[in-house]
Amino acid sequence: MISDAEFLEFIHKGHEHYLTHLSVDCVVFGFHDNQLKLLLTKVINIGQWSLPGGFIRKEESVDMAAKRILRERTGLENIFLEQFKVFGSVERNNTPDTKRIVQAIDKNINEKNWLLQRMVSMGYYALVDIEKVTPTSDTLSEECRWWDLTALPPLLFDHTDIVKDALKALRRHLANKPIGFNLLPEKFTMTELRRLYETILGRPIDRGNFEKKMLKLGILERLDEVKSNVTYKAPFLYRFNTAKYQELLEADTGFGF
Amino acid sequence: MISDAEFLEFIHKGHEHYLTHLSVDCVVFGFHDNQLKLLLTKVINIGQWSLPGGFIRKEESVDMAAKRILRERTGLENIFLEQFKVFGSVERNNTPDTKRIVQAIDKNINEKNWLLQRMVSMGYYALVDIEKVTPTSDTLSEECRWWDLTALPPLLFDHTDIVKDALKALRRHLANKPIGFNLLPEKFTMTELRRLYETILGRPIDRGNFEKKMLKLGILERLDEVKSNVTYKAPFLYRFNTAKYQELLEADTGFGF
DNA sequence: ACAAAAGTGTTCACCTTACACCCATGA
DNA sequence: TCATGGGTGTAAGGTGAACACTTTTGT
Repeated sequence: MISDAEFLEFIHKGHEHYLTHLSVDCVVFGFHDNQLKLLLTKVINIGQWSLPGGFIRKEESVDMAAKRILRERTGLENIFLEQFKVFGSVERNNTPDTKRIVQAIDKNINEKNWLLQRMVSMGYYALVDIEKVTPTSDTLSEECRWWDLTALPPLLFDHTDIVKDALKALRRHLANKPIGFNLLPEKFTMTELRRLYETILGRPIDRGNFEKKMLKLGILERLDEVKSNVTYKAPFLYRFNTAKYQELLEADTGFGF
Repeated sequence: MISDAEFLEFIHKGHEHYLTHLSVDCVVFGFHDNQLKLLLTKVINIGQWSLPGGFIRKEESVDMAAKRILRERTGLENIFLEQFKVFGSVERNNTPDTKRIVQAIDKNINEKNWLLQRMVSMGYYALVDIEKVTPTSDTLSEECRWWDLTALPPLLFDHTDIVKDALKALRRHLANKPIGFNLLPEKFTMTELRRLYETILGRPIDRGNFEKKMLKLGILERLDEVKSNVTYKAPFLYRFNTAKYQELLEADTGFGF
């Protein structure tokens, strides 16, 4: 969270550094305990929860802005990030909340202030390893933490819709491209990978068939190690073969579940 | 094409009516003679060809803006239109062309003029029946006509890349959803539909297998009529069953070729 | 009769799906 | 030894690709 003086500067001079009418909202998925988590920030002055978001600096591309915003919230570089939809309805941020956020600092704020304008938002979604993330608040938020995807609080503006669309996009993506590289630790068991798929798709997947399919893709390397301290047969550990993974990401060959 | 006075008004007052830093570019595919065509507009003052595009009025959504722009260029309502990507690099419209377009009218134009700013463009693609279109120029163009997709002229800014990405998105879409509703006349033969698919995908498709697959989708109705005046066996005519077509569009079940 | 393209059927390879069987481990 | 989950195999059904055969029409 920033000081009042800094926030005033941001309100009144922000339009000199950022593109007006444009924002970026990030749907950040994390995976833990066989559950999908979502990273949310609590908006200052109104206490409403929202997607981590931000604006686009005049000297950075939209993709770079999304990466920066995510880096600032999570501490992570090289995040898997995908622009999935534009949210451009007229009324999406025309709510009392918009004014309340800035009026808490400056009651006489001009109606033409850039922060009170209509915002067209670029929706991005990201997949991260929850263990590697240090949730950090930003300029406009006083708290940043993980929420269970199945028990989200009411969200700012149309952010609930954005989350729904992001999940759809994620599932569509999962059916066509390998995913998991960013949500799991470096070494993992086949079951851990399968649980991830089951959680994202919301349905069980046959164990044997999943294993065969994943192995045939050729993006996994079986290690000599096995997971220890388990009360059952020790499973092999795998890791992604980054080179082949990239190949498959770029190819347009789908594989469906 | 508009008068100099109108253009001056647009240059100097446009930012009051349109969202700054935002534009819409439309990749309009048409189908004729087993070839994909692209609708292009010739930019005033510089003679460069470009995608039909425009800006977003403050009182319309981004989707509505795209529809309006397309309606103005083609005369068509209810066009199949899909937002496929955002083009947001810093330098994409930072070229001498940008200045030349406006300086032809006003040599002393302010560098901070909204038209000279960095533009983030929302890429849309559309599929239309070429017979129903009346290409019409707009504010910033002096000509509007169809081009053969395989022989495009050099295009403004990054528009060549936008076209490439649109074609990729179209092919991806074609593999997952029924398409054709908007590119063919109401009644068509199975071969006409197949030619459309072959043209978009850029490769031949087995006749028998295509027919079986399309019919199994259940979105086609075979009519009692046949095509006449052909020098071979008269083929059946089909039309789309709009209701089932919509169902399939909304379902997430893919069908791949 | 012939050329051309429609309409239809058959075969084969492959993939998905469901499910079964045995194995290794710690309690 | 038993419960638990890992590793692997197999049979059934479906799908796509390739291709062949017959039909219809105008010339």
